Amino acid sequence: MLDRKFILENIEAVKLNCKNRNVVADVDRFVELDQARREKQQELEALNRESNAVAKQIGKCATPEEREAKKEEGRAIREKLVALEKEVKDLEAQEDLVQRTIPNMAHPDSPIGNDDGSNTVVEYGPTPLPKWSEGFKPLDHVELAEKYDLIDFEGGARVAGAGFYFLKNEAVMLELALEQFAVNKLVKKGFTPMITPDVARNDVLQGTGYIPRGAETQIYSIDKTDLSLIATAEITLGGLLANETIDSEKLPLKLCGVSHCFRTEAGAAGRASRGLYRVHQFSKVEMFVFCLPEQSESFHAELLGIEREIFDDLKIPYQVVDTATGDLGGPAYRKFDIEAWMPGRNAYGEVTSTSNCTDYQARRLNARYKVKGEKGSHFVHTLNGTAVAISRALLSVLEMGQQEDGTIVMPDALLPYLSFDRIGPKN
RNA sequence: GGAGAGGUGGCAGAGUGGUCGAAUGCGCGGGUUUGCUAAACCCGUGAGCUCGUAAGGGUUCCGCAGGUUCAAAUCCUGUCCUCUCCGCCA
Repeated sequence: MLDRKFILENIEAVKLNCKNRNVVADVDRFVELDQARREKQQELEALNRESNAVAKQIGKCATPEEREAKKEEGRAIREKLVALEKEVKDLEAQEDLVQRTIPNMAHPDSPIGNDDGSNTVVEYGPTPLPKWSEGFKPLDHVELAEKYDLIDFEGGARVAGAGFYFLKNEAVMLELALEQFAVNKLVKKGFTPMITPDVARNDVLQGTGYIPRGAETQIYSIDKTDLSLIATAEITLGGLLANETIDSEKLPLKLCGVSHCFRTEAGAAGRASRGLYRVHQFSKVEMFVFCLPEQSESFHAELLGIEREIFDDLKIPYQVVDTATGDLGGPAYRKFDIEAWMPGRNAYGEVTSTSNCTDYQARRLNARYKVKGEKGSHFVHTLNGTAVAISRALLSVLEMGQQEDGTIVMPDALLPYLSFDRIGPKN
């Protein structure tokens, strides 16, 4: 959420931001509701004051008659109080609903545009695009997986439906190697490694900006509980500080979470979805940072730098994209994606995403920090970034590693975690 | 899954219907004393919202949500969490 006062003091800027982000939010309605709510709140507080005063007098009444009279007075106030409380609550709920639809402000440098067509490429990775000889047709990862018995899509579909799969043989080792590679790197960079729950309470989902139920939801919910399968460890890691006030000295908190991720991909039918590219379940190593407001921009650069380093190490060509305002989603102030070159699609495809959510996510989560010796508390800033989304990284490694002799060479960076350096025909 | 116990301020820990935003201790901040340090002593010390230029005021908050009552940390219901014991189990 955006700060209530900020909205009221920057109505025009907030409206323009909604327009740039292609989000429909009724800012005027919010202002009206806030005004009305505050007036009612004042009334309520006045009445409360009265009620408290009467209640206090009763304790000191000398005679039973006096007491009864005061009680009657109290009862009358209470009746009014109940009605007024309901009014205030209703207004609050309405106001909150509108406030939640207002997206975060965008970074002044974020490209302005309605959709991903306005995303701008800001740089390319150092690994060159593959140069195969004339006439060599690279296989895509589905064909490679078939050839070397690495992934069982049919089995996955039989057991759990389309979009699920079994990894087999070297693909299993590759998943584990990618995880270890990423986690080891992050630990060296001061991140605390965590394996998180794969489910979370729905209020944690909402706090991090995910909508657990509804027609458009990306989220699988678990029947008869208020739990959902997580779409990313961002949810569980973000929830870690929900309703907490942390000492500023303990910040920044750099966390790296390993989890499974589940996505319904509702409405994604027909979109590029062959093979591992768009699946209902995958594993992911995610970075998450809680920090002071003045630190968030530099941490955002750090997260992007780590993502680049990982794909540099894996020898995968990529481009870095500065996400346009219309494609940012609700919580991000700024977002960079890495799009890896995928020979099978003959195109770049998103493999990581890192967002600076400033205090937007923290406000919903109610994650605060306190500076020793200072009055009050403030909202932390939160950032998240993909270290490795295994499914897509695996796809990239397989497709990029293929040689003209048909074998698939593993990147050096993974060799410490693998018992083979090449995938080829089985004996 | 069964049986109990409990969730109070940064921490520990009192408080079982009104005088409780909450004793006391520790911690923390400031001060006095002191050659320095320590000790001792004194004063102060939660957060949210809101009114006010400010000083300051009001209101809400004792896990969370409801209920009873003129009045709830305190009584009732539900719920979440923690701990102990038993059972089951990778």
